[in-house]
Amino acid sequence: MAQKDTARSILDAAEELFSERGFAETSLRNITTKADVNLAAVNYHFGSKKSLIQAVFARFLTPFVAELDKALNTCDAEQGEQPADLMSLLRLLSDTALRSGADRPERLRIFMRLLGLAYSQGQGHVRRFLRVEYGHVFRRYSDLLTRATPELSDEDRFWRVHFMLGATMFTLNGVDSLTAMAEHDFGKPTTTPDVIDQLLPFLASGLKSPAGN
Amino acid sequence: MAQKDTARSILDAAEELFSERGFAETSLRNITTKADVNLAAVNYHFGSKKSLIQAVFARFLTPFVAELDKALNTCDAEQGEQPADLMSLLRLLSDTALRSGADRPERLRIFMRLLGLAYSQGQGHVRRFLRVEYGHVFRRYSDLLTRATPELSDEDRFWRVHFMLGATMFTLNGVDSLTAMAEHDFGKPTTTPDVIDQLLPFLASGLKSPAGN
DNA sequence: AAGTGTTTTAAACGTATGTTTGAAACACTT
DNA sequence: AAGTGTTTCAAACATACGTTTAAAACACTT
Repeated sequence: MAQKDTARSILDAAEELFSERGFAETSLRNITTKADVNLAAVNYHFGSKKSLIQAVFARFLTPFVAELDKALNTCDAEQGEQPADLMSLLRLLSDTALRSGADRPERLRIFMRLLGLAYSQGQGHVRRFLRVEYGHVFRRYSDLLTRATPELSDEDRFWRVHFMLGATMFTLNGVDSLTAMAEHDFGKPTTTPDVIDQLLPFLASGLKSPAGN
Repeated sequence: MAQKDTARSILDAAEELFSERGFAETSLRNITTKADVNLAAVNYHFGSKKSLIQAVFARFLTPFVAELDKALNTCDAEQGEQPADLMSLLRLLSDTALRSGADRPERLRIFMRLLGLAYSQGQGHVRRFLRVEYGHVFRRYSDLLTRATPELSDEDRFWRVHFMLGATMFTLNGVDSLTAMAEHDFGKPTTTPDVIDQLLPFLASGLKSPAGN
């Protein structure tokens, strides 16, 4: 019980602080102070700062990937031979992601910030960790995407999928600043699901855009 | 002469190291070692690490923004009342960016990585610096974008422009890894201009995508 | 060649970091 | 209640950082 509480407090504090200030800019002292635990607790429970970072990712990603895997199973079972269409696939992913942080709605935003940081900051160990640990599910999803866009060459699809990834990462990364700007400029409040509703058609149009010119 | 050489060496080394490892992860000792100058030279020539970071941005951005401003002038003069179309505007921006690092072609990639880092890492002072120093030109470009997409509501355009920004940033940010992957998977080599040729139609399609669903 | 302002150098300063330590506090079985 | 394994704690450790200093080296005018 005590173990669980301390480790959880550390993960909570680390998740929030990392997402706000980045990994290198967040010290273990920042984390343990916010979590109200002793400094040494991090190294006791997680071994090192690196392992703590990976644990933060694992806590979000493990249930998410499990849910995504399940969703892909039922998707496969339902459809038989006929492949799922693009928009449904995108919805499947975003719904799973949104549901995965169900306890607190800002969880997805926080996690996306972490993911963006991990990729743009040095943290190569995070990339390696993610690929080794969760790669197979993302490959599965990628195969479905391929079947949903048979008209594209592999090369075109490769690039466009990365364009989509970029738009998504960047947007959800800064979704709090962006929604604040949008609310300031246009009055009406915007939630993360609202933003995703705007994003998905953009992504689908881009992916299906006529090749060449 | 000696002054110029040392300061330039520092900027060169800093630019490269920052783009590879991030700002916080790059120490002044890393930089001065690579530049083969004394540690104190950074504080002597630039005052502080923060100012050095800003100087790295300024060295790329000042000529770029000047060229963009010029390009926008001739663009305005040519067209009179009739607004430039979307694809031309995108081309104008990418051409200016590509030409701006003409001395070395990988310069744009490096700079894009820096920009991405500055936004996803804490570096709020960089954001402030960029807005104060170069904001007006970007506002000018943004106005042209608005006139090129009169069918969009301000709100839709706001979001989609940010989607475009994200796709662009992410792509050019990691363009070296991506081109390496593409070359490995598809054989033929891909240059940054090639990637941009793929990217622009994607962006245009996304921005013009039918609203709603 | 002397003098003057600029640039470089080696060394040190103060501070902050991640990690380790050994004892104290705790929980839980016997 | 004693004993045992786990968890917490304050303190210290070693290291790395950005920055400052004061003297040396340099460039350039007079």
